[in-house]
Amino acid sequence: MSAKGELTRRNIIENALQLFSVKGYFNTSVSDILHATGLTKGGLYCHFKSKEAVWQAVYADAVEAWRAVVFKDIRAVGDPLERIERTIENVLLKYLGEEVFAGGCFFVNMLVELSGQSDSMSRHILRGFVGFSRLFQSWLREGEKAVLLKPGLDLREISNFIVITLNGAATLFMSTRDTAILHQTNDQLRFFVRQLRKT
Amino acid sequence: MSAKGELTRRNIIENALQLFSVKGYFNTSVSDILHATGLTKGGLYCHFKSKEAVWQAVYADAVEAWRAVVFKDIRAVGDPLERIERTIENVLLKYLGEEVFAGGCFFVNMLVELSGQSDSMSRHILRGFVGFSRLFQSWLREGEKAVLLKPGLDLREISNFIVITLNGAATLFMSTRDTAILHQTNDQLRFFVRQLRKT
DNA sequence: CGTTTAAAAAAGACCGGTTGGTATTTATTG
DNA sequence: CAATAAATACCAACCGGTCTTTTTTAAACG
Repeated sequence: MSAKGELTRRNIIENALQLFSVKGYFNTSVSDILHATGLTKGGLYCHFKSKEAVWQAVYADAVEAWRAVVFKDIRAVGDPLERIERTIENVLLKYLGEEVFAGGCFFVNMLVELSGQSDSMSRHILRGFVGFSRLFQSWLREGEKAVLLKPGLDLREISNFIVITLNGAATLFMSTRDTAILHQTNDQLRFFVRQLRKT
Repeated sequence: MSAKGELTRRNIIENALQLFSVKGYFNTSVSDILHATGLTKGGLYCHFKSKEAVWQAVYADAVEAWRAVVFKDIRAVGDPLERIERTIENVLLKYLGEEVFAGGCFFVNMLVELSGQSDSMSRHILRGFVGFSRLFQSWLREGEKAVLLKPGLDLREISNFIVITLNGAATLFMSTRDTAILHQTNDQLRFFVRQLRKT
């Protein structure tokens, strides 16, 4: 693959990412992508064998972009509960608030649209959410081992609850464009997390 | 409008509701609706002037179905905080858990899909969510006046948080089909609401 | 009760435009 | 000078929607 080839491939992925994010998968046509990239059919299908193949590449790229924002300076945070707080804040105020993707959260949007439509695609996304919840869970377990937490907490339930709330905030923020939603959710979740700490 | 006419109108609305709910608005074609109802083009367009007109009727119908489930025996509950708890439980365990609509929550699905696509349609849905949050708010104010609540609570923020969490649960339940999500969210929210009460 | 009749309902052919995708040809690249 | 990249023309299928024709309905009338 030549340097130029790699360049147009990136061009396709970046434009398709924004389009899928804003318009959704089904309502984004291949023609839309062609128009956005300035390519023609032959040019695009030279790099991807189908529209879904474009989506797969876009998804992988979106994961990278998400990770870079959400886990920025996170590993250095020693206290696991504070690490969780900071991650939540990154999701709400940086990832969603600064509109890393134009149409809100690419993953939530795609999960909603593709659930029940494409098992392979929606399972793909779902794995990401499950992994995110598991990460919180592992951090909570870390806190439990260090005797930072109240005893008898259901760590899986707590992790799921955080992910669920973040998903809900993404949905409502996308449609309202009201950043107050993000700050309110952040406040509530911070309170929720701090309450897990042994007094 | 004859009795038979009213019947097919209902037939169209009920089938389109399921289709929109499962496949989304854009990915449901008029042909899909025709196939589900057993009608032909002429038959359908005799009752609705466009696909969007079908959606409008479907939306109104979905609101009625939602209300009937979520507010069942609710007005009789005297304590406003318990009323909130019961409503949350109805949303999670009855409305979502018993799959009133096949594809999860019709409103969340449509809000995600139509945000940024159709201002009129998404605004329509958003009004519903804002109204739901306002209802919680009015119940909280009722509790505040009866001196049931801790002082200094941000009632708007709390109401929004509940709606956000319900939205998030709807999204994750739809894609996982795991009812544990609903029970976990219900437990967490019940805990959250009880904590608002003056000790 | 059966017949008439106008309106409502439904059928079905048709429309231009678009869909995702392919095959062939031309241009560009290293 | 290969190999890659891109353009172009083309495909059948489908999109939402319109139009005309046929069928069905339900009320009016004798």
